[in-house]
Amino acid sequence: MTSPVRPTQSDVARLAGVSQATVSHVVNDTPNMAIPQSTRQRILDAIDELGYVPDRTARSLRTRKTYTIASVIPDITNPFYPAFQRGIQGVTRQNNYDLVAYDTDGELANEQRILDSLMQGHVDGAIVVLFHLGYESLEPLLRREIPIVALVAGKQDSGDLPLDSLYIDNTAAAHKAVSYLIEKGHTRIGMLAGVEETPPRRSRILGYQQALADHGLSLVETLIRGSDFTEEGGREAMLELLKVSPLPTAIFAANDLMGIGAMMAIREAGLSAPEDIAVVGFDDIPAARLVNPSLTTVTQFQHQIGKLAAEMVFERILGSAPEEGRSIEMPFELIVRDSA
Amino acid sequence: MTSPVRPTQSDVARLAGVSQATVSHVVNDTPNMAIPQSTRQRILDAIDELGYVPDRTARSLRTRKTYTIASVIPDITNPFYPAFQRGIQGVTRQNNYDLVAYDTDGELANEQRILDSLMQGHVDGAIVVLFHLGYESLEPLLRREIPIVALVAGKQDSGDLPLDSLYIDNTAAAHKAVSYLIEKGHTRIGMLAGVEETPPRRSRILGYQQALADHGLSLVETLIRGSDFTEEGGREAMLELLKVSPLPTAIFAANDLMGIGAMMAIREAGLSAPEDIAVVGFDDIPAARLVNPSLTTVTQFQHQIGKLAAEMVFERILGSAPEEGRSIEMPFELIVRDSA
DNA sequence: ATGGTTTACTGATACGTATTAGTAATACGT
DNA sequence: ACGTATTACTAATACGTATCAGTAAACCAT
Repeated sequence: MTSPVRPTQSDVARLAGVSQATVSHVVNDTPNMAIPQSTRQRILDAIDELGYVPDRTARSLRTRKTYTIASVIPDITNPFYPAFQRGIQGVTRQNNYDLVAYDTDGELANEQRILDSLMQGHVDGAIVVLFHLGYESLEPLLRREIPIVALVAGKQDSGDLPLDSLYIDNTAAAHKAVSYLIEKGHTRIGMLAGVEETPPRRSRILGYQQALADHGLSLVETLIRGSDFTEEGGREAMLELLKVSPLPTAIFAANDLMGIGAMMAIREAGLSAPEDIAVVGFDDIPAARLVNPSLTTVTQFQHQIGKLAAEMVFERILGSAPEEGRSIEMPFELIVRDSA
Repeated sequence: MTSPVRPTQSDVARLAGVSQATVSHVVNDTPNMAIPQSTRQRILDAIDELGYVPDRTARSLRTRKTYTIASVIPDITNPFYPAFQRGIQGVTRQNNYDLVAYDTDGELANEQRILDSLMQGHVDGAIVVLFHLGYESLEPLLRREIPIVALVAGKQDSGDLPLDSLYIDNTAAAHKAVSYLIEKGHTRIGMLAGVEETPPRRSRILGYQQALADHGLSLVETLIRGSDFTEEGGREAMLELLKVSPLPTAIFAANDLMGIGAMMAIREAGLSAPEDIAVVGFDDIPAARLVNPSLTTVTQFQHQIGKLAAEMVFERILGSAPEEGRSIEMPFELIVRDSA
């Protein structure tokens, strides 16, 4: 039976008849510290008897390490992020670290508040996905030697900051998706673009436009529709697009939810995908393979991104990373399913 | 320009010409502590100039509060959990707490390791979903006054432990789903049950059986199929079931992924839902409304569960909870969509 | 002028640990 | 038998903060 109060190393020391320092040495297996088996055992027995467990907080204060990293993402219920976060988790667990998770909801105030909180030094590193704040906002953290890896929309120059970033070439990915449609013979291709002014949105529109241009197709502005990044948004935008004449024969949606919404609208209109209108999405969320027809889309390997991001944080924590910031391009891949 | 090392209250004190204690009083707005505006301002200016930010770890050591709670779930990529975790997040943020997130992968070893980690006292409370460990494993944490809320499969008596639990009546929920099918005229109703021996699985099978019995239908054992809790598992189990003659006219799946898999199999067999075979799922994952036909299912209001769980943790942290453990039943609701 | 109250602070300490610098006792080589 | 090396520890300290118990000075009422 352990007592109701947390026993400390001093309690253990008293019971084992040694000093607190010796207990600490046994607990941490201090190298070059000779502790005979008999003493060690006495201490371990005392630890058992009292139910002693080291105090993380005190240890952190002393060692200046928290064994915790942070992940800052917009919203875990956005289907893009669970796999991303899981990729991070895997690495943190391997390193015996904890992960503290923050959702920003894509709101500036939250991003600000969370970064401020990280300044309190209770994490040893962070992986961030910010919509509003830029690199300069991370400077105070980096100056305090807290390594950060950011997931961003395109290649970045972090200047002299030791900030690492990962990105996928959204323009190229969108280009590939649209080119695929063109190669399948489509010439009237609409786009559902999302409405918020985020960097990925711009890049994806650009890729769409370039793909059309590269194949000698003219850009029809009226075939681009903005809406919420939701399936309802996609549905409504698609319903709009269905009033255009002649109809587009294919749609490139800026994310999968919108693509799925587009397919709903197509069905509602008595048409079907891919026969009447082909649909390509973006992100490869779990639902993409579950819908019928299953959604052709571009995957960004979210799990991999999370994994690599975490590994890069640990490289810096362990000091095995180069001084200057790195910006690494991540692969994407067109996943052809049934919708296009 | 802040210096490369973290300034402390002592640094601020030196610059402002006061003692460290006074800085602490200003930082914390200690009640009943008279600090004239002029001094206060001098200190605040010094804080600004040095870029002082309180050290969470040191503060925690002194106050014995970490301002962090933990969520322990099987897997964030399981579509049941993002909304659950989000419900928790909302409350933790309101209380200015952090959330540290753990995934167990439903593995005993991980559950054990994580609970051990929580013993290190770096969280003030926890919300847990455990598959393997029982109440007794939480006793050490509770004895150390760390409040815990568990999400469980049925009403629990926590004995004299101050452990709170939330559950939904899985049996009743399954009963309701199956009764709905019966009321729609179905008499041959199959079940896709999942294969792991988890408590919810048993309850759902029981509800299925009771519903049949209550309506005077005989139980046909061969219409129950076990499989993975995945859409592929559901698909394969359904393909098996499609060999039975006469065919069932409806299927109750123990979770949505299996239900969606069942619909795939039905389509592959050249049949369609709900015309030939109706399908009801369980959980109301985000994909349920996205598939076609959209999936009729039982929702457990994951977001609400998370929210309430977190609120109960904070009630105990703030001391406004009754001494003894509570076990609260959460509502469920049949959501009728197109698949049945 | 006196005693009491309020104002504006500060010194000292403790939270639980890791670590440095040491010391006393034993073992070892010659 | 002597000096040295090794073994087996320990005392003291610091990490950065919150808080308790003061105290000196200013202010006030009579």
